[in-house]
Amino acid sequence: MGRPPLKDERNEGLKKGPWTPEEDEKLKDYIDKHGHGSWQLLPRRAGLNRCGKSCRLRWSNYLRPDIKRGNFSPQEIQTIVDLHSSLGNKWAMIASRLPGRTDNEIKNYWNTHLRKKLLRNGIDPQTHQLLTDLNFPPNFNNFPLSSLENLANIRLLGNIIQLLNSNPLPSFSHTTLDGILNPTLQLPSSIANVTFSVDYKPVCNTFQPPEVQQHVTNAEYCLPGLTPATSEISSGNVGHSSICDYSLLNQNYEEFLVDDENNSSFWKDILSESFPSSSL
DNA sequence: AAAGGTTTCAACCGCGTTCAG
DNA sequence: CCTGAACGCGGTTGAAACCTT
Repeated sequence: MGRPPLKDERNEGLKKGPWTPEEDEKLKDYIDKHGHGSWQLLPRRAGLNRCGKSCRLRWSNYLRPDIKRGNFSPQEIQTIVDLHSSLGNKWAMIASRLPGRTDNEIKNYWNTHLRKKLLRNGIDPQTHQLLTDLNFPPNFNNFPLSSLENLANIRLLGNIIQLLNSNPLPSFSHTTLDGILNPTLQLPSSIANVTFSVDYKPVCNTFQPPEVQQHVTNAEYCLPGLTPATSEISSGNVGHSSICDYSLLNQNYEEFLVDDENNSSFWKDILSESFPSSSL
């Protein structure tokens, strides 16, 4: 039992669905000449068989002359992610900071592109924190969980996901299961000889990329604390432990957002070599 | 070439807020 | 202050476009 529909929401006998070019022309002509005024009265005055709400939406999302068309620029993408991390799903507020972009457009772009990119890179799109969820990536479900060792294995892979999101990417000296269980990562020359410990305890609250510690040789580098997925991904109840600081996590974050295809193929190679029996 | 599946995005729906009477 | 109408926003839907097999 909800609120009974208001006058504007009843829309008896009014047209719905996609707008025709003729309707667009009528709406545009009317607003050009008279301004929109009351949206409620506009359709009748403009000769449109639509509700005021539909006219307002069509104007603000499509017909408005200052609307910017085309792909989002890397700067715009960066702005959206930054604002979303602090504002959440406040699409209208985010849109107000991106001239020419509508809240609907940003919302759609987020849901169809950015959200998926963040997930693929191990970042929870709602909290903007790193994920530890055992279901991430989803194919982890296919790993044979015959022992706690295997479970620990998966946790380690989760850590490695985070590591791979750092820049520059380290390369593996072992890609076998044994190498994963007893990992020594071969790092770029700039940070060579830094050994990554397999320590699941959240030691540092802020992720410090290897570059920060490159003056330390043969030192244990502790991976950051991890965060579980949000409820849409997991119903687990593990406390959050670290905020994902994009500027530290990936100095070339812009590039990371725009194109992560190389990253994913890199992963396929690693996982198929490490778990040849699993159906990845 | 075609069928089925997936993705995209314009448009709708419903709720909370604002405002005029 | 109260009420109801209009507005604005975020979530959701579904048709069309695109992709895969």
